[in-house]
Amino acid sequence: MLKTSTIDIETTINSGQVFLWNKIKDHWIGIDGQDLLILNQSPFIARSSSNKVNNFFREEDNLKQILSNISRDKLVEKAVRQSPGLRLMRQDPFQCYISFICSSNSSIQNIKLMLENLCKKFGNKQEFDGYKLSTFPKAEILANASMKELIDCRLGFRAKYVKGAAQAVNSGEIDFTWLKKADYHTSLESLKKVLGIGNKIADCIMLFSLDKMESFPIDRWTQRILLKYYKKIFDTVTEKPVTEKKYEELHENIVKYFGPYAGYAQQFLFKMERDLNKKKWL
DNA sequence: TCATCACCTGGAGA
DNA sequence: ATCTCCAGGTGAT
Repeated sequence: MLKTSTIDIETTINSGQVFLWNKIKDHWIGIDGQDLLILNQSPFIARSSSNKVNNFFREEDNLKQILSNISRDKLVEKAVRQSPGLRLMRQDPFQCYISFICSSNSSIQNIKLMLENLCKKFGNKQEFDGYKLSTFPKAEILANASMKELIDCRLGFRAKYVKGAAQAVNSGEIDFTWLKKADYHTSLESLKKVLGIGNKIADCIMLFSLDKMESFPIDRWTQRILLKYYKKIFDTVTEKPVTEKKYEELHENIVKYFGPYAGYAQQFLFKMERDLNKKKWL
């Protein structure tokens, strides 16, 4: 048995990685692809409706080594001290992919709403532990959904991206098993061919579902963090939007500085800065 | 390669 | 009430 008790479920869920989770009394229930998951903090219990908890919290990572590695940076060290139980989750790739396409120019609350609508309309109803929830829709279903149905889910301009992205998966053009094995840059280029996916969204998908731990999503918050605390180290960052070219050279320097587990560093820093600004989570 | 701009929608603040 | 602005970006020009 792993030392899972060091995982802080609430902190982890409320760190912007996942959207389809709800707290009911003292435990959390969430949707991960075709599975429903129930998590309880103490005693620590993680159960899946499919009876396989797919190392959802990346239990096989050598956390001690990773944390000590990224904590060479003093601010990361502080962020880790602040949320020692924060973990990266390994999500269902298709759900993660659609989720972050929906995240474009939207808020966490709104993203959650869109995804819940998709589940209700296109998912399969499932009962687990007395809870009735719809799973996340399969690629084939979304690929064949009508634009009206997608618009009705309040996706807005993202509706066409979601449909196209689902079609890419359904046709085999995007193959998550293959992307998991591919290296960071191959995977990145492949994902960016899908309309609606740029560097930031690709990084989120790769970090949260494709085991690319050097992914370091740079969004408004991360940019703010780099500008506020790392102006000296990453001197190309300004308050202006990060262009594609800048994003890529910035990423290279970030990996040089934070190391191959830069994604972990990003997650702790992101959590710290959002909490500091009292931003709402789920 | 870079700078602008539009984009669905819902919620917060003026 | 009504308006404006913004929210974990991206694509088209």
